[in-house]
Amino acid sequence: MKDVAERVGVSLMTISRALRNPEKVAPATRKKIEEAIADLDYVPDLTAGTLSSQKSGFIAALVPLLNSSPFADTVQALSAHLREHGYQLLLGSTNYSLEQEESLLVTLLGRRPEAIVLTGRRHSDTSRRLLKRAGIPVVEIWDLPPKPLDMVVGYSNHDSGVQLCQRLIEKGHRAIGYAITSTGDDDRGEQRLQGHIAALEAAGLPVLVERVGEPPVTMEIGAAAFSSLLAKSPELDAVVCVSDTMAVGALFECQRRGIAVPRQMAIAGFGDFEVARNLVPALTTVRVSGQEIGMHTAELLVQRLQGQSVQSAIMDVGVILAERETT
Amino acid sequence: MKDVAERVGVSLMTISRALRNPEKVAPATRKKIEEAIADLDYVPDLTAGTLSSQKSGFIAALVPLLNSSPFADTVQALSAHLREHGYQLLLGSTNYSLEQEESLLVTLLGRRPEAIVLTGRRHSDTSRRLLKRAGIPVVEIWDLPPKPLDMVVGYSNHDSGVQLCQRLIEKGHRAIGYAITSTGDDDRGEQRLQGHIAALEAAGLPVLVERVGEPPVTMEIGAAAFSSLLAKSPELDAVVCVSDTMAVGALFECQRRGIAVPRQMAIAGFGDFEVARNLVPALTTVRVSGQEIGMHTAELLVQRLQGQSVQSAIMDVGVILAERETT
DNA sequence: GCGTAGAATGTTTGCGTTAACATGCACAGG
DNA sequence: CCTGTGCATGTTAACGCAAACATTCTACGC
Repeated sequence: MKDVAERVGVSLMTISRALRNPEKVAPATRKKIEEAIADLDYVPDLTAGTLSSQKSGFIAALVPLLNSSPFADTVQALSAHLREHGYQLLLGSTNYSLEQEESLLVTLLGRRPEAIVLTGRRHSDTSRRLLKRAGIPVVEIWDLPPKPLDMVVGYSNHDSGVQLCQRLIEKGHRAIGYAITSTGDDDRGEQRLQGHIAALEAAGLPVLVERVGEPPVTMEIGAAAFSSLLAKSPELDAVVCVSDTMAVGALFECQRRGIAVPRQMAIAGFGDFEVARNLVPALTTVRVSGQEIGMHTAELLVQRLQGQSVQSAIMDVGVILAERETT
Repeated sequence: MKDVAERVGVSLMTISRALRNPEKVAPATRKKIEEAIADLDYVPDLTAGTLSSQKSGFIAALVPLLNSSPFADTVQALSAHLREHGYQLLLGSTNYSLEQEESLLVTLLGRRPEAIVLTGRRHSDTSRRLLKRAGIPVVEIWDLPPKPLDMVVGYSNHDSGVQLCQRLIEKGHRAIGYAITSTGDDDRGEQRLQGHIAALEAAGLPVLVERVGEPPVTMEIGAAAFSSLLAKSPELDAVVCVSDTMAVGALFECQRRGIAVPRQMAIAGFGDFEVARNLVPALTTVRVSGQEIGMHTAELLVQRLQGQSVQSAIMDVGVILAERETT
């Protein structure tokens, strides 16, 4: 910055102003500064700016995994929208572990983000304390926490489980299995299962649950869980999977075994991943838009950071039951 | 930090040391400091540390998209491995645009990363200049640039195109189509196509290329491109897609049309995404491990940043032809 | 021609930490 | 008992920039 200032023949402060409040600098000066910056390939040091202005321009986000489509969609949308407003996303993946969430949180808070985005409702006590102490806006996404930390952009996992199961019951299914992995610290899938069970019990139907493997889910786990379910309950006429990934695995297993879908077996998933609507037969699933969650989260944060008090700090993006050919 | 120091009754420097070089602080003092830190929920300001030590602990990475499985796998692996060594990943997505790459690069360089990871071989002149001026290690991934900026972890897209096509020719296919989107600034797919064409021409076979849509690829684009190819060349007996996503779309289109795969039509993709090996019939594809690329990149960077001169700065991770049931 | 408002630019200081150097203190060896 | 050595801790300055306040310049009215 000093090089630029000397070259143009002005003080450091004028350079700083030309970058941050261009309208406060005379057009002629501004032009010379811009040329000098381009000539010298000067890249302002945002770290120093952060320290001085006490604004980092960072927003931190913690997701279970980066390479799983629903969260990746959210991250992509969040990143793009925040960038438009001059914020940069600082990412961390927790591998579905509260312990890792906490440790990442410390690292991320060290960068002094201006807001934090967390996935899910469960957080360690230390995490909660650190967040409170940081005194920055927090958004919990992909769920509707009963006792939110601050803002929320999500949907009810429990209700989506109820909704899907009820629809299958309406369609006449009586032996509806549920395929899920063991659930660790992330209880979003567990809640869908609880909703599912509640619907079954309300209808007086048997609860058939199969737990195979652990997160992250794979198609192979889906195929294996389906096979187990069928072995234990030959009367099975429908299977709901905790995620589309597992449902796709189950569907492929049916195809390998020559089980006709949906004639002999109905299959439903969760998430409405790209493959769901393309599959033959197309997969019935519960649609949640990860992109939408990311977009709304960005909007809420930008509003809050610009000092506007946010009207509704709890945003339920809802889910849509996408009934397709597998049921 | 001052609060902690006062509470323990030592100077700021001792706190700083306890955090960065614990072995330089007497065990008794260290213990008191740790307690005070925990009590006060003190989170060191890494921004200030960066400014003072001139080490940010950041490594920046630019990928075309965050929510596309091959890059997401790389990012996940990169992030995890770097974290183990105390580095944090700073991400940007370029949407396959060199212009966006350049603009992101400026933002990211402003955070003074200690190294930069770029996807592909093409970069604007300004980008190249900025990188040179930044004077930090650079890794280009997912390709083998003819004139690398610095280090490389990738594979030859051209050769993978040749390899796959040759295998199809060996198996007796004579009307082999290629489905691809329009390619913008990212020419990795284009190179696979060039390899494919080279193999066809060497064998004296016709070149059947269909371009539909633009990145990012979708299954729908795959289905549409396949349909066009078939309409233009009814004799088509095999189709290679620029990505597994399109290949899956093409396979589903065959299933909808009642075209038997592989009996009437062979299909091959690129990437070996999770769905490829699970599909019925399982998809023939070219396996590239995004995870491996991320891991090796992290290793190279850590070595370089720790001052070890890196032996081979060009790492070809190669590809594996995964022949499965669709061919 | 003078005063004055407002625009343009400059000066000083501090953001929270660490590098580099300085000091103090205990203890071993003569 | 003194000196030297090494460990533990302290002091000072600097990192690159922006906030706050200060100064200078310009243009315009009377």
